[in-house]
Amino acid sequence: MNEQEFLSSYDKRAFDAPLVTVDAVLFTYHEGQLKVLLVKRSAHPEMGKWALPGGFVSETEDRSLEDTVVRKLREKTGVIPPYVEQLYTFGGRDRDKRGWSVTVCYTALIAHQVCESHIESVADARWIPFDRVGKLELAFDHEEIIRFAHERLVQKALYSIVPAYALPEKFTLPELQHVHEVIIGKPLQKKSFRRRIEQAELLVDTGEKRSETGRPATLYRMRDDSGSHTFVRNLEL
Amino acid sequence: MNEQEFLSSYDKRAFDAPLVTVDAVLFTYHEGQLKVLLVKRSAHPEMGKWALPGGFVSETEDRSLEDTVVRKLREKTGVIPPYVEQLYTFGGRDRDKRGWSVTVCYTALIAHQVCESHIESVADARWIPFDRVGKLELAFDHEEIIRFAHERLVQKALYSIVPAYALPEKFTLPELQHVHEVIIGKPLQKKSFRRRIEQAELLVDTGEKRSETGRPATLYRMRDDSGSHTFVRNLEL
DNA sequence: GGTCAAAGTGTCAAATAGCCACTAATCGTA
DNA sequence: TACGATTAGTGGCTATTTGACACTTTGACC
Repeated sequence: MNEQEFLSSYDKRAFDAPLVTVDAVLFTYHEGQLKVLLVKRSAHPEMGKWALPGGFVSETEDRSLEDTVVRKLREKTGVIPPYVEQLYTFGGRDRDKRGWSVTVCYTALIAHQVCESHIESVADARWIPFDRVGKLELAFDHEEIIRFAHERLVQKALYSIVPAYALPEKFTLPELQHVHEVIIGKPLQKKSFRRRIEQAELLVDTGEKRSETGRPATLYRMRDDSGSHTFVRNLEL
Repeated sequence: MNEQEFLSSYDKRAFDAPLVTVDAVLFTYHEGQLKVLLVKRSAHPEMGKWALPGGFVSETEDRSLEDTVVRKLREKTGVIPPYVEQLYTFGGRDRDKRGWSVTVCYTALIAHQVCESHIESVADARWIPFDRVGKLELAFDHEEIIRFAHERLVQKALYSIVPAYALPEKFTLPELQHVHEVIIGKPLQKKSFRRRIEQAELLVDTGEKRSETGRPATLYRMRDDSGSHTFVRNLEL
């Protein structure tokens, strides 16, 4: 086979390939509410609307999609969120005026305090209470993406303790239970909740207590097998 | 704002955008085995290796990623599989020699018989027993993708009756149980299995029976709310 | 009619989950 | 220092779900 034949046997890309972006639905828990990080778009299309943090893959900076989402999240928050999981990939001809586009979406969780100051310094980024998302006009199909991320998060709150990543390093069980309740949208049974936590064996007692009013609560921390960053691929508890 | 300003405020795509492909892991059940549809690559790169059915998005033919995966599957099987669900999106700099690439992957299930003749007519497509996937040298990261799809399918077999889509329209519960057992790789308790099926209320008794040896078994069919094609987005049972 | 083989059921024990009342620890105040 | 208010955490009962396995049913074939 000569070079000419070799090249013509090559599987070529479509001429006008779709746009590829990566977007993240970053949740946190603050002031008793579930909040989502949104960014005000400074460019067309959809300039001025609120959108998910994200952007184009950088062929030079990124080796993988995870690199891209982490890079984008660090730009806005100053840190790498401890929990990042791929959510779903939305793609189609009509979701972006510029033409066929694909966005690989991630769900991420972070403690509010660890990125509070950095976010304040980024003029266009804001924590928006999840309840208020429906009242904003979001760019593209980002509202649908947020709803989808929330549905998944509800499943996590029911069957896992993943929502703990939305809290600071040390937290109490009543705090964690409240995060779950806010996510699910209804109260949970204290005893059942604690049983689940125990059986999962993912939290460790720090020995410390925190008291506000009433009996002081035990402070727990996530058991860190592995490093401090969790990339999750599947949905089992 | 004049047109010049407008255009420069536009959020432009990266010059050399990643390749975007869609791939499908299509499972079926035949001769007591779980099988995966593979296609022999006829073009470089990876020419001659076995690969997942899939290909580039067509900006003219496809309105969505689902259109793309369905189009590709119909090319190979002659029909639209009754169950198609997005699996995961793999992307990175090094998974394809041609450069940065992204593949949006789907899991699909189909009855063997409905596409048997068409697949035989497509020279390059073959059903490969899942057990033998490890012994083949697959193109790109397709082996990893198949393993990932299988892990998810195991979860489905444990908590849902999705594997029924790998059987013909009418099937018996012992048959379905065997499909589940083959997927999971270990035997299931007959009573527990039947209880789960009943509670799901997704199967209907056709009134017919099928007998081979021993007591004849009741034939069931999936309850078809909606049309005949299932696109699933989330992972709840 | 008896026997074989596989389908399908009855039933009991074990594990799990929901519920709610009770006890425990701390603070403020009389 | 005792007592009430308040929130953390536990005991223990009941209801539901799951696993296990023996038993019954049905039809085929001799």
